[in-house]
Amino acid sequence: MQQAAETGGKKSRRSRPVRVAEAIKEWVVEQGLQPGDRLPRETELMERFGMAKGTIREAMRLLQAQGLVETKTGPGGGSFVGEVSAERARALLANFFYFRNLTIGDIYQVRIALEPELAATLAGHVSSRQLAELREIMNEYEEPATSAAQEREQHVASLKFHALLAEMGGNVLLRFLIGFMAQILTDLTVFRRLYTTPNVELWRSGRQHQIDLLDALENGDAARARNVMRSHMEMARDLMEDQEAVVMKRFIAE
Amino acid sequence: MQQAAETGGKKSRRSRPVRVAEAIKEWVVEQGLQPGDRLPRETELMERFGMAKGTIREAMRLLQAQGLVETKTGPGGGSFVGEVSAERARALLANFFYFRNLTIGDIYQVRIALEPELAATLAGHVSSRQLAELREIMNEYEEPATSAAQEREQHVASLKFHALLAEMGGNVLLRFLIGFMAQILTDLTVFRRLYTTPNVELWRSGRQHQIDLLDALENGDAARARNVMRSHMEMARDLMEDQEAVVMKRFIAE
DNA sequence: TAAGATTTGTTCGTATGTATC
DNA sequence: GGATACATACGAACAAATCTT
Repeated sequence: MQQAAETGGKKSRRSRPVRVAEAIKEWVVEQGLQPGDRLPRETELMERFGMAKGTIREAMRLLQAQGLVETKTGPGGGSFVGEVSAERARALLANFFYFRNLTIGDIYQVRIALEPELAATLAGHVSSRQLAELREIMNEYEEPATSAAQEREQHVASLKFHALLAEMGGNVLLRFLIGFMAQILTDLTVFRRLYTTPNVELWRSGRQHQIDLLDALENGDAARARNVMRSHMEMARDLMEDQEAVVMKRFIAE
Repeated sequence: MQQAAETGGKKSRRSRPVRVAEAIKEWVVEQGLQPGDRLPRETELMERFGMAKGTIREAMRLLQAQGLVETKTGPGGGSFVGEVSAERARALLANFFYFRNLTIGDIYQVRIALEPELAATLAGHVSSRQLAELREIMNEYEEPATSAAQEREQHVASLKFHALLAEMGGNVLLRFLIGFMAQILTDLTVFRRLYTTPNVELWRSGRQHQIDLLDALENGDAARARNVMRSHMEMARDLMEDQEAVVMKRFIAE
């Protein structure tokens, strides 16, 4: 690792921990380190950068928060290159929207554009094992809801269906984005009209959509999978609008 | 702020800085603090949590890396609630894909699904001022490229066009996602066939697409804007495939 | 301009906790 | 259990930045 290049007399505006964190990032890339690979010890980093322990530790916290390193105590311990988990990436991205009042309409506009696309690419590429898993989730809303609260529960279960479907896709970006939206809708959505009676008609057509979808996926009918999913998404959006759902403001815990 | 509740003898698996960071996050949400609002001083946090300065500072670095707080020295200084910038959110999300070899095909599948949707919603809602800005960017590729390197430059300029277009949209999620993809394609894409001669035909039709797009946006023709954008995206994807473009592996600097 | 006040930034020494052998 | 090798945490002191007077 190169010495912390504090070239010339130029005063860096950034603090030392930030500079150290950036240097370590670059070093990881240059060396082509992989998840699990060991980073130098604290004492070693102190020597190489010529900085005190506290400074180095703050740098490691900066990297830890980004999911780039993990740390273990004890012999053989130390800091290791970490692979950013989907969960952490979702939480970090959710923070971005915290002060930007994301609306249900915003999310559904994107869902309507993306999920039919996913369904189409999945057609003919879903194993019977996976179809069984999807059908199992559907059992959670086999009967129409009898209360608005139960309707919400079913909606969350339905989101699990979509998250699982996303996991089956081959496109890592598409998979992440659909999972992200499902997470937001699951964790951060509140229904403002919890007093309304469940809409049995929407339940019926929603369930039929998913049955049709699985059928199209099984038979490799991409066009039909796409169309069914689009209808399903539009219906879900209508349900949310009917319930005057809104996105709640809170940070997602680490 | 509540005392750091280390209830009973249960050993928390998470380190103290992490727990402090989580407590501060919760506190910000509970108090409904806004960007710019002041957080307690280091000394105050030390007292409230009963922890040493270094521990508190590590907690602040955890929050800083997420873009949740900013810190200033001097009188009137301290830590402040920060709004996560789009730039930081893009960088944090890009880290997620670092070890997951995102392909150009993945990105374009999502672009093709999203950008026509953006174009449609924008039709009739773009001011003449904004149209002028877009046309100005188009001047950067008024003439066909004469080298593969120049062709790449024009492609980057074209991405600026799309990023600017995204900024004009009202959907914060859609805007972010399109901006994110433009950033990846700008910063992380390398063309493997820099020796090939520029494809004048693709340049011509690409330019014509953008002209048609602006016309449709100006005239509020949503359907046409959508169709033109889709054709344009498909053409861009073909160009990238023609050049055997790949996503480079590197962390985006803070 | 200069001095003083306030707050974060950084260091050093020491002690403790934790996992491995 | 004891030795070893790590990170974790504390406390006191000093440095640097920046605002006010």
